[in-house]
Amino acid sequence: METLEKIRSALTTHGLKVTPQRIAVYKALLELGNHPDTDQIIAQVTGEHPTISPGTIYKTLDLFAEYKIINRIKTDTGRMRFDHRTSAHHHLYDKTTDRIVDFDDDELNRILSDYFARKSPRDFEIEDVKLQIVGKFK
Amino acid sequence: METLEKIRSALTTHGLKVTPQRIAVYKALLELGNHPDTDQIIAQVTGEHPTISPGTIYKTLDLFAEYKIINRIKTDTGRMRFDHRTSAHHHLYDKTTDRIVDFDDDELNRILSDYFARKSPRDFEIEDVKLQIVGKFK
DNA sequence: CTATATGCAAACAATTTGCAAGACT
DNA sequence: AGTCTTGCAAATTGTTTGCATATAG
Repeated sequence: METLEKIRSALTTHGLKVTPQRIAVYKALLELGNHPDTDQIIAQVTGEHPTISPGTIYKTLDLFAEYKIINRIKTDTGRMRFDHRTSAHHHLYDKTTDRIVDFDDDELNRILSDYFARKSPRDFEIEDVKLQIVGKFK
Repeated sequence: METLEKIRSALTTHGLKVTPQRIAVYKALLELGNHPDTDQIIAQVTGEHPTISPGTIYKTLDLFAEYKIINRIKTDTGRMRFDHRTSAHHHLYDKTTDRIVDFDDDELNRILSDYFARKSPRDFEIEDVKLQIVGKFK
């Protein structure tokens, strides 16, 4: 499977072992797609891999996040969400349904980087700028 | 005390009772100023009001947030933070120190509203746009 | 072979809940 | 007086930890 090559090489380049559990967690993230929470990930993974333990899944997600293989997202519900996309992008967030949809637009990114190039906050080194666009899906 | 009039009237206009506990929690938020977490709020409130229970403080903060008297902020640590400012503003966030500083600039807000007026995401009604500017304080 | 990773179950932290007793309006 | 609110302690939720066993490199 070709898409899984990414995780294999990411693990090996960091000197981490390529285990069936780690592959399964990454595969679940790809399959679930849109910003799943831990419960969904656990359900998906244990579906095909019943002996895996929740603790391992947590550890694996932490590991992936630590090596920036995936992103953690925090929402207002206090439940952690994950995203296999690593490139910078923004989020549309509907707090009534807790739905998150990616939003990305080159013009927006250009506008933001222009702005911060001119008016960067003093005494602060910017690493990343993320927009949380809160509202309702129609 | 004049600043506490705001919370008194906010409570009465919503038909909520003005209790010493609610006043104390709001006062603590004003005194602590910069985005305290629950532990700090509890410590501050119990300092002057030793009989108040943590449960009450949690309930009070929830209530204030529900009526938009204060804002909840979620950071990467999973600990909830609060902000007595209700007007829209952005945050500088340093994940190494977990420090949050308000950032607000009219030009930025104008740029953003211009942009979204032209290029609003389809099927989504925007209520609020918040920037999380991640980086390091120098 | 050896270091790393897993599974399990117990521990934890932050927050929430239920309810009797108390306080605002 | 009546309803809303508080305090307390127990329950819950989501996540982390420790350690013996298993497994990838």
